[in-house]
Amino acid sequence: MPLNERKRQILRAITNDYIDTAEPVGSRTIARRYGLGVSPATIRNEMADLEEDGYLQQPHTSAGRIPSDKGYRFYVDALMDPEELSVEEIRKIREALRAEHRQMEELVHGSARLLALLSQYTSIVVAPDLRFGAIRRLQLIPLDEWHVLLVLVVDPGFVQSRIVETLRPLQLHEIARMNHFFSQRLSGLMVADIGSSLVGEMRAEVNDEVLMTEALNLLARGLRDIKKENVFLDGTIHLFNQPEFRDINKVKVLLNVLDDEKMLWDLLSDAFISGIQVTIGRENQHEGFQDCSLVTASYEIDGQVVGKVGVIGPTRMDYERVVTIVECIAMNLSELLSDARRH
Amino acid sequence: MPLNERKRQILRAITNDYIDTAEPVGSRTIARRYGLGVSPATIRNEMADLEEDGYLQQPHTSAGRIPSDKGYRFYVDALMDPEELSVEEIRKIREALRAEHRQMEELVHGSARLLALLSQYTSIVVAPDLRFGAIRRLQLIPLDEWHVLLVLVVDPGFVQSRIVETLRPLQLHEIARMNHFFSQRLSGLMVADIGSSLVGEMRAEVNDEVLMTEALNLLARGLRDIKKENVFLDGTIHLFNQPEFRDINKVKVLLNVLDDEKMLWDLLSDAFISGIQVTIGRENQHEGFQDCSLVTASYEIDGQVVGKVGVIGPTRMDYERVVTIVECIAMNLSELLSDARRH
DNA sequence: GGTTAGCACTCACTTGATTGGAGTGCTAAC
DNA sequence: GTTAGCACTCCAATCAAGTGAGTGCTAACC
Repeated sequence: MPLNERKRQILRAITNDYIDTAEPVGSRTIARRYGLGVSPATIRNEMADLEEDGYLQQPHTSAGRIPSDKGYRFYVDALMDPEELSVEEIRKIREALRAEHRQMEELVHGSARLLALLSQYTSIVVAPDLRFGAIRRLQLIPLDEWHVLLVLVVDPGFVQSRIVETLRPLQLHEIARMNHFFSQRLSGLMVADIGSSLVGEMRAEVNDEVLMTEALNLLARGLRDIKKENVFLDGTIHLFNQPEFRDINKVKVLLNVLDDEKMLWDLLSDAFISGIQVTIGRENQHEGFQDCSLVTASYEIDGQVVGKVGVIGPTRMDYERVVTIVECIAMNLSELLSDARRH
Repeated sequence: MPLNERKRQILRAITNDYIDTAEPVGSRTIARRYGLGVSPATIRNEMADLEEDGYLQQPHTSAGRIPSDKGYRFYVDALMDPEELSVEEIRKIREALRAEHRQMEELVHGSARLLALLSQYTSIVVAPDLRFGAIRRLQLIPLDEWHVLLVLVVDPGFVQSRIVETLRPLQLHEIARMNHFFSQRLSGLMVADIGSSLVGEMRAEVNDEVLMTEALNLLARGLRDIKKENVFLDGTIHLFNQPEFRDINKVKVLLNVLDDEKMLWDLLSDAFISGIQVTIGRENQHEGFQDCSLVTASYEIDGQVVGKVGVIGPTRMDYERVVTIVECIAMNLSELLSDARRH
């Protein structure tokens, strides 16, 4: 049952209109507002077919039609006409992001803010997992007799630090030796790589067993709770502008999901596929998320997918606009991150 | 018009009941539920007086009474009986906070989470302004030819770092000299103190004019955008459990305020008075906040007020419980922060 | 055979009237 | 000063009728 051209036009018209107005769309409206050159009765016949095929549904008998999940899916895959951003808009996005391009955490965080602002939906950004980036610098800064600050810088400039208590008081020159050693042996590796094999190797290489034990101990404890799930959320407030969330209980369920970093995480991380992805309504398994859609794109550093940006909204989402914006931000983010690496 | 004992009892009963049920309280309810030994009619007379004096108000003629802002004020100041926390509960709070007592940012953030969890309202915590804490460490870490990481550690262990671009490529030994110099001259000062007088002094002291210029430049740019308003919010979701926010528009207004760090900031910072503070309804000037109350307490490091913790809820808030919890968390936070300083 | 006008029908939503109940204020008696 | 009794007010829930948007079906049209 491939859809003929007129059915496609009608499905497109209904979807666009519903996205716009949030009201079920009737045959008269279509005939009047979108000049298809046929009468409401004809449209009614086509609509009945589309409903039979599962693309449309009716909230109740005497109401207009709204797209089903399948309808949206077809719309997204085949019907919609993604909005083009003007050069000016693209420039603005670029500028806005570039403003904080030195501090990587803020760049990522800023992407979330910008995405929410532009899309007027809730945005979500997963920051790169620092355990899988190349260590640029790993250094201890002495604080006092019993404490050091472990500073980790991961390409292209993500910084994390932890205060670690030492097992015994350390002399400055001991810390210096550790630092020298770290910079010799760890630069370019990944945190995830600092496994037991390397540890053994390091131990063999340095003659000061005691010092090495202490060093590795510090490292282990300092790196143990490096944040691995780093999810930024922004623009939750936009949820409240959607008529589908006028019911406070729906919002509550949704916010409960959004509040839980872990849930968010497996909402997004299912596949770090490169490119743009749209998940519609029930395609999403997650409880309480079945009236929502998710538009995500991955971003990369030097061709390697490291994170995702996305937008959450009702299934009745302005896909044409959102897809474009998400794509644009992911691209810019990739560029800025890759650029930063090169300097 | 000092309230006699019976009037106080009635006001207290009405307030407690209303806090509990969110329904206007009638004379019969009071007579039945709180054994004052008088009939509803008598209570009605007293209620009429209390309304005349502004302690109570009536949503409409044929409804029960609810406390006015003035009523709540009197309740908070003179009537309520703050809940005692059990030793067990206090221990739990202490433990929960101690779990992250090394990383100060997380300690502060954790306080917000805990406060929201325990109070079941929205919590807010203002972190110390790093510009006014004693510098424990200020150090540059070389990243590459053109970039260094400026790491700032402020007592008792707040860490911030910024990547700064250098004006010219720096040699490692130059950075080492800068670091030596920083640690000699800046330890114990406040960021806010690094003003022009000190700069002049430093310049005079070191003979390498070029290097110093570079160093001060780095410092200036790195410290310029140290976060000064650092506000943590948690438990916004609890707002939705309050019947007064069943109307989506009220929530929207409120969330708009809470979303704006700056607004939050001047909501709290009006006075860094030590001790607990309760702001009720219209006592709060802030637009859209006039149906809310705010219970805050300041916390200290070594006797010096550095920040605030607080709870936001409807004026119909469970003051007896909230006051106790806020107080307890502020106290524990103070202790942990001061402790950390001592080690 | 596809298209369309016409028409009966469905169903949510609005409006207005009715009712029940919770609560009050007032008065008169205790 | 306290209380029982009573008339009164007003909200909230319920119901019936009317309205209007939209449909499906049929029969006529091109």
